[in-house]
Amino acid sequence: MSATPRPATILEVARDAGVSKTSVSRFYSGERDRLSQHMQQRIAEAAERLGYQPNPMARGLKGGPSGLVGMLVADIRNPFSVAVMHGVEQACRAQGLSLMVCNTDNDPVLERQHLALLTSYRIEGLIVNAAGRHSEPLAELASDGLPLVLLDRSLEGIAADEVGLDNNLAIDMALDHLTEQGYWRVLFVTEPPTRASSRQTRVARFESECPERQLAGEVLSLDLDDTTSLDHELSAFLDTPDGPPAAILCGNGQVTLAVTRALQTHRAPLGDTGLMGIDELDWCQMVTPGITTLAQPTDAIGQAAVGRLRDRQAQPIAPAPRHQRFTPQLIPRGSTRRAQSASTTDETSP
Amino acid sequence: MSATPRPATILEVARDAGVSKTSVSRFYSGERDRLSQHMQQRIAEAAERLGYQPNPMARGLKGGPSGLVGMLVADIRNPFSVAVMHGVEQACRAQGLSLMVCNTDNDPVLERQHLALLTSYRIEGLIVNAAGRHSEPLAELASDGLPLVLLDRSLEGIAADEVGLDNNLAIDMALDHLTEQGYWRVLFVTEPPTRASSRQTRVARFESECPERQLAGEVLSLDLDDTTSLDHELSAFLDTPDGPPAAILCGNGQVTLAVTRALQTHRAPLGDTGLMGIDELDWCQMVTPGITTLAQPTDAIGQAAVGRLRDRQAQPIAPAPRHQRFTPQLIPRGSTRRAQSASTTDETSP
DNA sequence: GCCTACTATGGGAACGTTCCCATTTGATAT
DNA sequence: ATATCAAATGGGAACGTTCCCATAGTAGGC
Repeated sequence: MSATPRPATILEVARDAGVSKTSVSRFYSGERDRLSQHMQQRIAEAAERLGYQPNPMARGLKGGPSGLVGMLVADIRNPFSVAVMHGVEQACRAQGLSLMVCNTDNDPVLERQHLALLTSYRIEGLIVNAAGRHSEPLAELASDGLPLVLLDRSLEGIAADEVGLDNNLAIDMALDHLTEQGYWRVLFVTEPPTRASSRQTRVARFESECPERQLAGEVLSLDLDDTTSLDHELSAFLDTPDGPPAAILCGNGQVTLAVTRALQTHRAPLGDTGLMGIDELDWCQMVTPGITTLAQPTDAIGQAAVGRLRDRQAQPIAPAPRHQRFTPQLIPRGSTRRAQSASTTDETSP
Repeated sequence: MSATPRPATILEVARDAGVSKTSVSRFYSGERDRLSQHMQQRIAEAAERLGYQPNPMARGLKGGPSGLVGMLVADIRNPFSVAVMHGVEQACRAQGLSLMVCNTDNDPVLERQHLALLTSYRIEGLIVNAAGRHSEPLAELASDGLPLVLLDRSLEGIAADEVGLDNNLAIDMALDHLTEQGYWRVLFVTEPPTRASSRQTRVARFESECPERQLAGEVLSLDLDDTTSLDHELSAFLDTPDGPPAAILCGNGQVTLAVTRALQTHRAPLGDTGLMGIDELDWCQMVTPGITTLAQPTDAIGQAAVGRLRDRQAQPIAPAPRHQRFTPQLIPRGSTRRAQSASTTDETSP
């Protein structure tokens, strides 16, 4: 009911404290050491009295540091993205930065819009899980000197820091594990790799490594909404009369979900048919006999992204782009255990 | 490498178009109809040429509408929250509003901080999935006239619009279903209800409805991180020698996850022991024999929240708070089917 | 005792908008 | 013709900061 009591301004604080607005401004802009002890106290008291809070609008207008970091997420419903975002948040908090997150829903148009919004709020850095494989506006921002970190993807024509999984290593680990367990035919299922560089890397490594290991590799790339053709393709792969034991490797969590669903309608018992996924998910340990996964260190990835941002902000002249690749953790479960398909639950990682 | 080309200002556009800045301002503030056709075209052309984009900082400074909506999420890792958020996003987009999301991680201190950030950016409305059961700063904002919508929770001492599940109906539907399936002992597992009103409502309804239906109800409230005592309590409930068939009802998705895990280490076959959860999750259909859930219409809830916000913005004088309660959808699966525990997969809802 | 230098402060001009209040023009009513 | 009014436009003062450039004092060096 009360009429909005206009928040106190710097001028009012100054008046109340009997000092100049410049001093108050200094007090709030991290230049406190230039102020006498006495002055600092007066200002602090006045500000307290009036409930003063600096207005970031006015601040941003003049061009001071905004303390804002932007983040663009391609798909907020992907648990991996959320997990990384959580790491980013924590790191920002620790650094005293505020985070503004936008979801692009894998839509370049939305990406462009959100980008405009974020830049108009004078963000000091941007963490991007991009929607496509190149982005004109992003390239522009990067060349304008905005600290930029690419998450889990690289972008054509942009030389920015990159943070993500070591995709080659991940594929190697997966194939090592699968062959150790005695699977010699592997189907790699992925969402369309043209839309994300990390997918492309994984596919490429898979294709080059299978021959090395003398296992029969096959790649299936499709849109996950298209359950019919997933079903169809899986049948084709599994119903091969009698080849060597076969396994399916899923390129990310969403794929693992879709494939697991499909396998269930197929009534193909897990373990007998091998199943392994990149990305650890809540439920992987609960689908009997447990689904083997490669877990990404999501928190670390998020924190590293903010770290890169800080590095760049600290450097007056932009350093060479740095790529930071993380090692996944293998969590073996029943879905890649052939012999004793009897055992029910799993052994979670130590 | 190029020196940041300072974005064009309204003044430059005005000069380029040979008109006054006021006219350009009008062009961008939704007062185009006050401008002649000719003028509109000149401005549009000049703006295009210069790549002009209004600076929201400057705008916000003077006090114009910001087109910004804030959202406070208590736990970004809860899929329910994310799903609702997705609905909110879509609705905002449709309305031409920008959304700024902050995660409070259930921490009132963080909530306070983010609130300060959001208000300092002059948001026009706030959608809150609050961290606690009362909030001084939120109450203040509400009484200052900021359009406020409470998501899935109500807050003591705040008369704001509320949007969420019809919790009473949900409990009734759950109990109806369970009794129909022949379970006559039910354990309701919930996270601490003191921290969220919706949990409290559910518990209260559960406690009042069980006697009505002559079934033996019991409430277990605990912190989900405490797996030991969950295990312990579940044992106590299930190992009762020979009472009537027993079922567990989970208060939300996180609980369903924890309980399902616990039941698996217990090796209690689902269906035999009934299991039912509020909130539909990706994996519920995949844990054999499928977990029965009450799905919340998350998209609709998110969209409704934005709708309420708009209503309030439209009204010059604040209307009476309106509560909007949604009906859950029952998705029956094997975990609440007693007789034929043989069947493997589920029948997903039509 | 004077010049230099440095510290602690303050005054005013930006920053890019919006909004109030003119001013100009042409039309309509008397 | 003159008064009245609306429609179309423009000029300038805010909005709350930061930052550049003074201006006082206070030491130190010769």
